[in-house]
Parts: sequence; C-alpha cells; structure tokens
Amino acid sequence: MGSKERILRLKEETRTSILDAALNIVQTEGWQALSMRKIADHIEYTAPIIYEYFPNKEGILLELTRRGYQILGKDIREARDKHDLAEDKMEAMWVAYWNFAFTHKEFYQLMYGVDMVCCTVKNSMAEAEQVSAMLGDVIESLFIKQPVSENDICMKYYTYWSIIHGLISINLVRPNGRTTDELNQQILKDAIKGITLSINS
Amino acid sequence: MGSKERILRLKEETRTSILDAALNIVQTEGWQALSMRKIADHIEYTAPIIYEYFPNKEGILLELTRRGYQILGKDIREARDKHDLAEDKMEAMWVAYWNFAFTHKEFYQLMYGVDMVCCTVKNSMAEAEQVSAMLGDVIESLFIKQPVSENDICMKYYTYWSIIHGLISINLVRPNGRTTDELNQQILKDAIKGITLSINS
DNA sequence: TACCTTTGCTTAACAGTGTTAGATTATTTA
DNA sequence: TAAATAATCTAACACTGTTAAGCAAAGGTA
Repeated sequence: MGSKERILRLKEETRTSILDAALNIVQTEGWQALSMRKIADHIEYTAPIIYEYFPNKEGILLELTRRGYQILGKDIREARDKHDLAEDKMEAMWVAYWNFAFTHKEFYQLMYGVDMVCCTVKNSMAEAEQVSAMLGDVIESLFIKQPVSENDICMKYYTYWSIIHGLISINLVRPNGRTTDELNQQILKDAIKGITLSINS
Repeated sequence: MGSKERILRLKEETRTSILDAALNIVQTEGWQALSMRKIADHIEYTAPIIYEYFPNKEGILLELTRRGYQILGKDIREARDKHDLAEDKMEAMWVAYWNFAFTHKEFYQLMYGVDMVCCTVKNSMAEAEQVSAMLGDVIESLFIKQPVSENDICMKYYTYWSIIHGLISINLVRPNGRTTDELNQQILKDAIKGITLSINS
C-alpha cells in the first residue's frame, strides 16, 4: 500500500518540525531557553517522542549545525561565483561569511560557540577596562602623528584584538587541528607586526 | 572583643575558599561540571550557605572573571614594562595576552565566552569541511608562485579566519560597544586586503 | 469478526540543576 | 541560666535531559 510512504513522509515532516520549532525558540528566546519540553509544546507532542527522531538534545543541535553549514556554504559559493579575480572572490567570500554571522546569528553562535551568557554586566567592570586602557595607551603611542583620535585607537585596538582573540578561540576550540604551536606563534607575530606597520602608512 | 574581626576574617576565608573550590572543579572537570552542590561538597558545607556569600551562581562567575582580569592585567603590565619602544611593548603585551589565554585557559573561557561544548564530533562534518575547502581553494589561487604548500594555505586560512571570527565574536558578544557598523566593515575589509596583499610579498 | 501484534504516544519517574523557606542547632549576649 | 542572634541544614520548588512502563489505537492474520 501507499500508506507506508505517507507515514514515512509524515515522520519526516515532524522531524523537520522539531528542528523548525527548536530554531524558532532560539530565535525568539535565545539558546539558553531551548528545552526538550518547550520543543514538544511547539509541535504539540510530549517530550519523549522527540527521542524517536533524535538520539538526544545534542543530536538536534548537531542537525541544526549541519543546516547552518549548508546555508553558509551556499552563501559563500554564490559570492565566489560572482567574481573572476581571486582577490575579489576572497573578499566577497569573507564578506558573505561576515554577513551570514549576523543574519543567521543563532546559527553562527551554534557553529562557532560564541557564548553570550554572563556578558551583560561584564561591560562595566573596572578590571576589564583597565586592561583595555593599558593596551589603548600603547596603541596611541605607536602613532607618529599626534594627537590621535579616539576613533583611530579604537579601530586599531579592535583589529589587534580580533585577530588574537580569533586565533585563540580557534585553538581553544579545536586544539588538535592541523596547526602547530610554531605556526600559531608565526601567524600571531606576523599579524601583530602587520597591524603595527599599517598604523603609520 | 577582637572576635568580631576573627569572624570577619573567617567569613572572608570561606568566601575565597568558595572561589578556589569553583576554580578547582573547573580546572579538573571543566565548566559544565561546575554546580553549587559540588562547590558545597568541596568546602564541606551544604549548598544554601553559598548564597550567604554570593547572590547566585553568576555572582561566583563574575568574581572569577574579576580575578581573571586582575591576572591578565598584571601580566600585560609586566610585559609592557620590560620594553622601551612602543612597537616592542605592543608585541610583548599581545604575546602576554596570548600566553594568558593558554596558561589560564579556564579563565579565558569564562572572560571571553569561548565555548567548547559540542565540538568533538563537529570536526568531521562533511558540510563544514566543504566550506573550508572552498575557502582553501581560493586562497591557493591567490598565490602567484605555484605550487602552494598545504602549510601555506593552512596558515593564511587561519589568519583570515582568525581576524574575521574574532571581529564577529567581539561584535556578537558586546553589540553595544563603541564600534559602529561602518567601522567594523572598514576593519574587516582592511584586514582582508592586508592579508591578501601579504600573500605574495 | 476475533485475536494478536505492532506502532504512537503519554504518564510517571529518575537524577540532576539553581534557588528559597523553614526548622534546627550552635553561639553569643543579657 | 535564659533569651536572642547567628550559623547551618533539611526539605522543597521548579526546572533540566532522559528513560521505562503502560495505554490505546491501528494493522495484519486466522
């Protein structure tokens, strides 16, 4: 009978409806609000049936991660194919990556583990501002042309910090990647030198 | 009587012993293993007394964050004071920052929200590797001198990714900072151009 | 049609989480 | 010694992810 296929199709439908519900909850209430019971509420079932479609909560997260990479892949591919020169390709691809991170914020958080918990009060902590003040002062002194605008300091500060924080994140998250310590140190120092040189040019 | 001060000192002691216990648990079992009851076990009390010293769990995390920034501040300050030239200061400070992130991994994770959950299986996901393959291919084509070693591609890939991921992280975590969208786009494109230029020089 | 088996789904429970209220014990004060 | 205060614990609440048992409806078979 054809009912077999209909049932299979229905099962596939509730499977994706679980993923949709999860994404919906995350987009409206944030990652920390995502719970199995809440997903079950959205699809009008009880929590245990979710385990008929996914092994556990992480299974749902993993599938959403896959979805995210599919979207990201499509965006980057399209950006690449819009240009001929490799330089233009490169810039367009990274800009696409950048845009993906903000238009699909929740996906990016899931894919690259950008945690946003306990970051609300942290802004106005004296100790934190002291650190950025020290770095800002030295950056200011790097400029030959004085005085330096707050904007210029800020920009260079974020440039430094981005590449270093990025490198650290990557190495903390995937410590057994294909990069070595020497390679990382090389990238780090090259990047610092590059940014420092670019200040007065 | 002087017992008032002794009691106050004792209270201060258990307060720091709570923080020490929390740090100890995190260092041996990771962030996800940190629970109020486990902290209580370590200091040989029951969970509710922790709330006499901290408003809630986030309060403990916030205090540990403060501790982290104190250590980081000291490290960066010392690195700065070891050099005279601003360029040397800058490099030493960022290297100190880098070293802090790895010698005080748990602190860094707390301070900058580098999540390491659900990153074990994620390595071998086809969709993820497809994305990095696309980017790697274009990077390879950027090199004038052919053939390009796997190492060179890898290094440039991580350089690109670091700065972009870093910029995104910073902007996702603290969206209301002192940076504007135009400034970020400027930093982003400058950085991309800079790395691209550095490939054949 | 009657029975049996399978499927779909729910209820109830377990072990864990952060957090709070009430009771209990110990200590200090009068 | 008696009252007041402080320190601590037990028990509970409302959650979390996850699992086992049971019920009810559907399907297949005689």
